[in-house]
Amino acid sequence: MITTKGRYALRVMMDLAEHAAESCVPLKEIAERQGISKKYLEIIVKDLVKGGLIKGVGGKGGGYRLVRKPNEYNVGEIIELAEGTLATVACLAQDAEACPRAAACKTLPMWKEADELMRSFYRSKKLTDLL
Amino acid sequence: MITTKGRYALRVMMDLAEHAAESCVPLKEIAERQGISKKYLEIIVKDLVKGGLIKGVGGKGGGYRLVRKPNEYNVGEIIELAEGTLATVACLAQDAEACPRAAACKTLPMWKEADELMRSFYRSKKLTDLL
DNA sequence: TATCAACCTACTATGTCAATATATTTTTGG
DNA sequence: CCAAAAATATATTGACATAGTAGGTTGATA
Repeated sequence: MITTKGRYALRVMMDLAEHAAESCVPLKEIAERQGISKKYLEIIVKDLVKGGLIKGVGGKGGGYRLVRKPNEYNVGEIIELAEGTLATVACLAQDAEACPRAAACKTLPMWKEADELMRSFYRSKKLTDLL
Repeated sequence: MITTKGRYALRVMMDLAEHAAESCVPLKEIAERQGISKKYLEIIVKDLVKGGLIKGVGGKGGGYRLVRKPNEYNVGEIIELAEGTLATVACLAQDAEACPRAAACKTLPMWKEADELMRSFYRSKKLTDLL
């Protein structure tokens, strides 16, 4: 299930996209507009910066801004970054240790299929499709 | 993410399907074959009984058995029952309280779309497809 | 009726989620 | 230059979920 981290990350990105005209949007404004704790958003936004999706500018008049054009983001990369993974089962997560049952596992192909289905679904959705 | 509950439930159902010839399969055998703690399986199997997918027969020579033919089960109903829900986001779970943002939520249609995609995917998979 | 197996209740460690609190660094407008 | 503003970093917390374990009771059947 997609948690608040992924959902809030998406809302932050949408907010930034809607205010892409301004060069910088301070987190305080986003938090107020979206009705989400600024402190909690700091954690989420940090991941977005680290993942290279947005840039943070400190100081007076600073804030965050997108590094690409709004229509050049897809939903998949945003929630995958915020959630860490969007794998259907633990053994398909990026950092998963190899499952000893993998070779004989009758269900693994189905999980892979489901994963591919979801991944391509979210990748096909552009950020601007949501605005 | 689908947890051990859902995954183990599926393996129990597959095991029962493979041994559908026997009238009853004791949980002890399933636990040994699948390499899963019998005690933990009891919890999972209880839900499957309560949900009407299998039947438990007590006493000597007892065990569990399917109530339908193996090819009449789909994967979706099994993991949905074991997991409680397979909703993509909390607000789309069966027992979710109404979200006040629902009317204005820009992302809700996408989550609903994703939910429908997953649900129909898992419903289209029959238990016997996995054997 | 003795046995086997389902069924029931309670408990526990570990981890994740969803934040909050406080302190520090960095940047830039005046 | 300096001070306000904003990002960034670290630590902690309560609540809940996950993944089991332990032990006892009921009930069917060979």
